[in-house]
Amino acid sequence: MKEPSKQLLSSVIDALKASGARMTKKRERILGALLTFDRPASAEEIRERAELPPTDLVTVYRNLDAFESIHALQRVPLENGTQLFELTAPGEHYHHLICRECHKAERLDLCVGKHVAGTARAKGFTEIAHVLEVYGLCSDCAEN
Amino acid sequence: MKEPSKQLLSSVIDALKASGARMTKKRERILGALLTFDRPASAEEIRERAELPPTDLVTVYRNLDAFESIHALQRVPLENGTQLFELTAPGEHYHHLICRECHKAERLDLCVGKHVAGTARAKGFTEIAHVLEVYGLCSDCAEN
DNA sequence: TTGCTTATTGCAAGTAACTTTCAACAATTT
DNA sequence: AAATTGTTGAAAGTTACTTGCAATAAGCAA
Repeated sequence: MKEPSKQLLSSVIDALKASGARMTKKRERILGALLTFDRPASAEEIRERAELPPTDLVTVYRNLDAFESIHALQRVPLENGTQLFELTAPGEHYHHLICRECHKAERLDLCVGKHVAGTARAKGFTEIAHVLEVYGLCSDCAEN
Repeated sequence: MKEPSKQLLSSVIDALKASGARMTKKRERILGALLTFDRPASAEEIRERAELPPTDLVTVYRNLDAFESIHALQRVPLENGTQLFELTAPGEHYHHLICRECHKAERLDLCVGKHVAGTARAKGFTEIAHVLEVYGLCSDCAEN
């Protein structure tokens, strides 16, 4: 668990307010929970860490939508079709090495964005995004 | 629509038989349908193209599972969590440029597999796989 | 060809992960 | 304090599969 970045937090709060959103207790806790993760987390994991007061999952999802609408959230697709979520600085994105057993994940220091976007634009595509995730079995999970 | 590759077809049929599977009318039609696509397709699209006789979707899914078990099928994740399916030569895999509106897709001529697998192995991971897909709005869909 | 074994199929029900509806609530604005 | 409008929770709905089970049929043997 990394120490939460004060700077990211306040920039997200500013962007949220600028978008007409209101700062509620739940939203603050969910945002705070997301900041404590150093890896993408599931909606359920985020809710658990944001506990106190108890929060419905639907509220977590709606807040994730809100963070996404200000481009401060990245969705990370798993092989099984579900998603993990990660707070990002506006406009940033990351790629990960993810254990398909325990979902432990770490960031990879690589990005094909530039190359890929150029190719896609050349073919007439707009609003280009890309997903690059690496899956495997981590050494801990391989043991059992 | 590309012309079906006779070679891919017979190698898949051989591998299926070797795995103890039986060749049924439905399986042949589904396999034939997959071969006519030059892009990843949804289970529903595959069923439509395999029509005659009418086939339940569950049969399509189970056949896709069978093709995957002999490593002749690639699952392509969409941004919305659903999947497209594409027949591949055993052991091969591709990356795509996919329209998020009409799901039209084409193969990209690039792969980060080598680099990515090396990094993952160095971190103790095994059974490594990766997903790299590019999403955007194709020019046709951007017009409307 | 006939029988036998076991894979395959269809229908129905189940599941997982969200999404939508709507009424009650609460964060800002005035 | 009151009005406005974004936010929340509980329940129901949706989508894309997955599972259970009985009926069917492929492939092999006699």
